[in-house]
Amino acid sequence: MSKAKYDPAVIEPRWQAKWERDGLYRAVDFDDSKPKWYALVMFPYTSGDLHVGHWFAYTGPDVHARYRKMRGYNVLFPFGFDAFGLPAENAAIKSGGHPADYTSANMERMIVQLRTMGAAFQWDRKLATSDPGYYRWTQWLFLQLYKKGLAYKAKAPVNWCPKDQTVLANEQVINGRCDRCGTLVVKKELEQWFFRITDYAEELLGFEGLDWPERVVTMQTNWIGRSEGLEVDFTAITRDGAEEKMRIFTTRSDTLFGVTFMVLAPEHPLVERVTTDDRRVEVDAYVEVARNASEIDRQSTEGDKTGVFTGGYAINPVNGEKVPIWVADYVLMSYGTGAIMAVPSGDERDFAFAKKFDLPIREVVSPSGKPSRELKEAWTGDGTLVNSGRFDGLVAKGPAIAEINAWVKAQGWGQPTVRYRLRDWLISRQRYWGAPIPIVYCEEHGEVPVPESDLPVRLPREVDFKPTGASPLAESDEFVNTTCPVCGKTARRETDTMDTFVDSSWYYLRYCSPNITSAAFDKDAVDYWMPVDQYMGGIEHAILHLLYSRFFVKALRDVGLLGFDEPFTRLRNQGMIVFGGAKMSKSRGNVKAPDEMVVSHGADAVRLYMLFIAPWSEGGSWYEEGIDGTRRFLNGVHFLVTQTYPADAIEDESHEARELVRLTHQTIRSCTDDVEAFKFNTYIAGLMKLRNALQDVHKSPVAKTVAYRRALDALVLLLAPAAPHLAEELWKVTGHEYSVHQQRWPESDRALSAADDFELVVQVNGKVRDRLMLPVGVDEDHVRQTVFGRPRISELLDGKQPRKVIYIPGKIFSIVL
RNA sequence: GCGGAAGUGGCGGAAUGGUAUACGCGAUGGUCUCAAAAACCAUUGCUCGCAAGGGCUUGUGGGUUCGAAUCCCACCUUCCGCACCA
Repeated sequence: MSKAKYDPAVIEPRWQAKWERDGLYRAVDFDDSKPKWYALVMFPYTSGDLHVGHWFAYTGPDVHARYRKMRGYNVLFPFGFDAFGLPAENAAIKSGGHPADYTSANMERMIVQLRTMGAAFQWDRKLATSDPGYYRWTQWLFLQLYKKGLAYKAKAPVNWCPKDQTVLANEQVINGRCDRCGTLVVKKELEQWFFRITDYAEELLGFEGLDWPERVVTMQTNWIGRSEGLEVDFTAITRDGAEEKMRIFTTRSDTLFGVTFMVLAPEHPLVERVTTDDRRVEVDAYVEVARNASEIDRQSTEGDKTGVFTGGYAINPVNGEKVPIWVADYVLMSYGTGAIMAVPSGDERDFAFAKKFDLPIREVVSPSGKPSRELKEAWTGDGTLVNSGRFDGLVAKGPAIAEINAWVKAQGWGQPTVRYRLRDWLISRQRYWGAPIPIVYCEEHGEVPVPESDLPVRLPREVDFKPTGASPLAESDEFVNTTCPVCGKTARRETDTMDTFVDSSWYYLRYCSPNITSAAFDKDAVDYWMPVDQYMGGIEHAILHLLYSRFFVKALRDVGLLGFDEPFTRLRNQGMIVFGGAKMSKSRGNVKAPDEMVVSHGADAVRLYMLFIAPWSEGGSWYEEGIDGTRRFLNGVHFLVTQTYPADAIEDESHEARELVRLTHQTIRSCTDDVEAFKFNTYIAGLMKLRNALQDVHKSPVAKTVAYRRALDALVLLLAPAAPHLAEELWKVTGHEYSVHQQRWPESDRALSAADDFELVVQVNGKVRDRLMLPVGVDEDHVRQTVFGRPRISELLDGKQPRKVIYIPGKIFSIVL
């Protein structure tokens, strides 16, 4: 047996090379002898190299995937790079290089890092979204959506980031600022490409059968923002006396009789037609200010409402009343119909507006059932209808809404409807580093899709890619000038590129058959591997990437390419590692790289430390010193296995030996539960505890027993997912067959992990006063006698009779005086 | 403002109704050494006490219970999400 010192610098590269040669981690397509397990980590952007945050994110999943393999699964655990897009392009511009060179250099560096980490990623399946062999199929998928009517071009008010010089999707605007650079976003009216995600709004609300964090489900549900209500047509009277429909949406149709004014969004087309001459100047000025204000400016007016009277009026169909029409920016053109009925008595915003501009307020829902004398605030709670004609006395909300909706519908004034906050996904970008949108414009035939046989539409390399606001590709004559696929005459290419999130919406499908050149993915491989059994990544993708991917799967299903509804069955989010109280980022300069620690302590020690530093799902703060602890632990395991492993062990039934067997099985159980539950920190703590117990007895006779040898074997097997190199080395040193990673995960035996005796805690008036050892299964009478016979207890009782006695077998004996 | 999560030693954290502080870091003392580092051994929540032993302690204040970090109520703090969505 080797007596060599533990030297990770020697054993780690050696085993990594062997595993690679043997294809140890290769996933076998269509292996029906085992259950399949598709484990997926969110692939990284190529905007820098990996820091400890990445390692923290990936180490847990790596352990989990290795554990699944030991549990007998055929595991797919691929890796790739989200190489296109703003993050990489901006980083490249900053470094002065070409995005293509910059990203490929980063990818190479990251692969080296991940290899030294000993990750079980399957490199034969690696992909990069900027590879023409990949984006060819991104373009192809775009064309499938286009043919199905799910991709379209339209002029619409869009979010524009002045710093990144491109449009952004709604989902990429956070509090009115650009998701990437934090710059205030402005609205522009532009012709852009969209995906019709709103067609799937209802279906995207269904999460049945998905094991996802509640948080993420809530966030997506809120983002989609379903609300049921009633569309009602009021009659607006235009300034030249004509009547025109003014459609509004309300979720509180039971308050229709409380309407005292109407409000239009500043962008609403009707504003122009209802504004009277004497109000013209003021209204135009207000609309102009609102149009130019950024989202954040408009939001900052919250609580202090602004608006102007148009001079026009509308007629409420339910009671024939004529009410004034106002313009105010608290009504958004992007939601509902851009026009509202205002009921100040039942809506806080309308109430504030009415108070400010001295508009009438009429109560229609009374909590007491009788009209109230004075209204100090809007009442949004339950109550009974008043001042509502024939509907007086109905219970507000549910019952009244049902009655009034039916009546309004019967009268032909409107109909019940469902509205969503979700907008269509804006996918075109005026940037260089992305997949070109495969569309050609011909003077005669207009918008023409590029024939599939002509894909990919290649991204030219020699282009001035600095952002200017116009698409950089428009500057390249070679790119722009082409011929019409229909008539062959000269035509121009679309010069916008696709949002990075399009690339990442289908990469998990590509992993199933990453090298296929005849299709985006092999149908059989996708049928075998999909859906992803476990998806792991950061919470920052709760809406964007996850919602888009769900949409993609549903859309491709309807195109006929997929036979399932959801991409990711189980989702787990890791927490964040912060340093100096802030998220690690290059711009803050607080990025910690793991590479030096690998050199000084070995990859296994770093891996263990990543698992041990904080609960995986919570994250925590970075501190460097703890790495010594995991290295000491590995040194200790190496010492015990190489120096004290009893090759010729003896059977022994001593108490000490039985205790060791018990601890071994308890550890197997707790480690199994912890890995299953992504509680990697307590998994490592459990291994340390077992090592400590072995350390305590390694010089005693127990160290010669079968129990001791089995404990060491179990320790090595349980350690294998976390410290793969050392475990492999020790597995070999102890004479076992290669590879430890192909062994079965140990099983815990309940009978063996059960103890012979237990410590009973005796409480008197809730305080611990005594402890005693008792055999398991002892009967209660015996326990009573023993406890009351203890000198400490009788002293405390002092002859008094206990008022109450509670005995929880195996745990506690509680005496109340 | 609304919604959610969290608050435990000097530090990272464990324990989800039954021995609070597992596991690790750090610290203190010791062994080894000319010395230091490493390694190993011991101690380590606070506090009173020579000791035996006692008291206190999971953000704060109340409650339920034989028993509460854990359940309930109110409040404080931090983080996250949403934020005029009609």
